[in-house]
Amino acid sequence: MSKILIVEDESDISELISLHLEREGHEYICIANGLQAVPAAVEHQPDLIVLDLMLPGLDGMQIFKRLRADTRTTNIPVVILTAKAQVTDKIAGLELGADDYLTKPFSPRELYLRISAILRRVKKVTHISEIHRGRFMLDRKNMKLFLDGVPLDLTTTEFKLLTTLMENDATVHTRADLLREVWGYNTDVATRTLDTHIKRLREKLGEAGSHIITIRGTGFQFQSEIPEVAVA
Amino acid sequence: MSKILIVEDESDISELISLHLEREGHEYICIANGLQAVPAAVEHQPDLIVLDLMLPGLDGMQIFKRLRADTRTTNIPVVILTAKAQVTDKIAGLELGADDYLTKPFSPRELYLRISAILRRVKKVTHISEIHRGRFMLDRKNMKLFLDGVPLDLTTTEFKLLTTLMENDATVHTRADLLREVWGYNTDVATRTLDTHIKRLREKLGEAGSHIITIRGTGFQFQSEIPEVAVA
DNA sequence: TTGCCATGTGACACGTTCGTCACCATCATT
DNA sequence: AATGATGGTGACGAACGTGTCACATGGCAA
Repeated sequence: MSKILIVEDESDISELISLHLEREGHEYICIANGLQAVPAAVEHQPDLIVLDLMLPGLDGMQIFKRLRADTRTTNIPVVILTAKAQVTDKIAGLELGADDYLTKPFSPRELYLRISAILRRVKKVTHISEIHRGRFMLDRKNMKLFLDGVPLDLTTTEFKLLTTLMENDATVHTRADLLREVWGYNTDVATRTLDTHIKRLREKLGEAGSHIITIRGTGFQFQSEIPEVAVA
Repeated sequence: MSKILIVEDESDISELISLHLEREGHEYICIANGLQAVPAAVEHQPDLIVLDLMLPGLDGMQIFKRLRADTRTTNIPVVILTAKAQVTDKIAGLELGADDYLTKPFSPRELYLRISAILRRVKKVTHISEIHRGRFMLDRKNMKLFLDGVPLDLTTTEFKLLTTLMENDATVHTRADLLREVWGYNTDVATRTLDTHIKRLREKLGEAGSHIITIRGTGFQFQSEIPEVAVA
C-alpha cells in the first residue's frame, strides 16, 4: 500500500483518480489548493504526487519547482497532469524532472498504471539492498551473505571488502583501490592486511573462495562465473 | 553516463534513438534480433532497455516476460515501444510491468526524456542509501553517521539501531519491535541490553542524543525536530 | 509523600575482530 | 634452474564490541 497526494482543483477528476487508487488499496490525500501542496507533502510524506498543472490563479510549474527545491520533498516522484497536449509542453514538463506527464483527457486506468509503474520501480530499487551475483547474494541491509541460499556471517571489514569486489563483477580492483574503498581515505593500513582479509574471506567462502581471483601485480577481482580453464 | 540496450529491428529507428542518447553522453548497444535480448542484457547489464514489441517473427511480449523472469535482468527498467496505439494495448504493457510505454510515431526527444526520467528516478533512489533527517545524515553504504556534517563512527549494532529508529521519523518503536528489528527474529536477548545500547548511542551523539526520545512504558522514538517545550 | 516500577548508568568479563609480523609458497624473469 | 618479487598463511596480542548485572535515578499513581 502506498500513499498518494493528489493536487487537483476539479473535484470530478480527483474523484476519478482516487476511486482507482482506493480500489487497489492505496491511501490518498486530495488537496484543491496548490499553495498547500508543499506543506501537505512535507507533512504526509507521500510516496508519489499527482499534480495538475492547470490550477486556478497559480502556476503549477512553480509548485513543481518548489517541491523539487525542498529537501523534504525533492525525492518524491511527481506525475504531472495537464490539458496542454502540445509535444513541446510535454517535453518541458519532463525536462524539468517530472516522473511522468499525462495530457487530458486521459484514461484513468492508464494514469493508475503509470503511477503503479513508478511506485513499483521505486520499491524495487529500494529493495536492491541485495546484490545478486551468480551463487552469491549480498544482503546489505542485514549484512549477510548468502551462498547458494546458505547464510554466512561476515565481519564488518569482510563485508565491505566483498561488497566492493562484488559491486563491479569481473572488474579488477587494485590494492590501492581496495584499501581506499574499504579502509577509508587515510590508507595508513599496512602491508599484508589486505591479503589477510582476502584469505579470511576465501576461508569463509570455502570452495567458492575461488571466485575471488588474484591478479598478480595488481590486485583482486570477483568473478561470479568462473571461466572453464583447461587443465592438462 | 548510463548504458542503454536498444532492441529494435528497424535500423532507422534505432539510429534515431541512439543519436539522441549519444548526444547526451550515454552509452548504448543496439541489437536487431529479439532472441539476443536476454543474453545481451545479461552480458552488458544495461541501466535500461528499450524494447520494440513489433519484432519480426517474434512476440516482443514474450521477450519482455523473459527479461522479467531472469534474476539477472529482472530489475532492469524496460521502456516498451510499439505501433499499437490502442489504449488497451498500452494498459496491457504497463500492467505486465513495463516502466513506460510509447506508441509510434513518437517524438525521439520525448522518448529520450522519458528514459532520462526513469534513469533519474533510479539514480535518486539508489542514492538514498543516505537518510537525511534534520541535523542527521545516515550513510548506509559506508556505515557512517554525519551529525551537522561531522562524521561519527558507529558500531554495527548502534548503526542498525539508529537506522531502525531514523527510518520512520517520529514513529514510536516498541521495545519488542526494536529487539526484533535489530537483534533478529530470535529475541533471546535479555533485559537491559536495549537500554545500554540506547545509552551508548546517546553518548556518542552528545547533546544531540536528546533526539532519541524515551516513550515510557512503550519504547523509543527518533525525532529530527525536537518540539519546543516551555521550561519554567 | 511514599513506594513501585520503568528506565538510566557504570563496570565487568567474554568473545570477536583486527592489524601486524615472520615465514612459506608460488610465479615470472633471466 | 636460480633468483627476486609478489602473494598466501598461521599465530598472536591488543583493541573493540557486546551482553549482563547491580545499583542509581526518576516518573507516576495511590
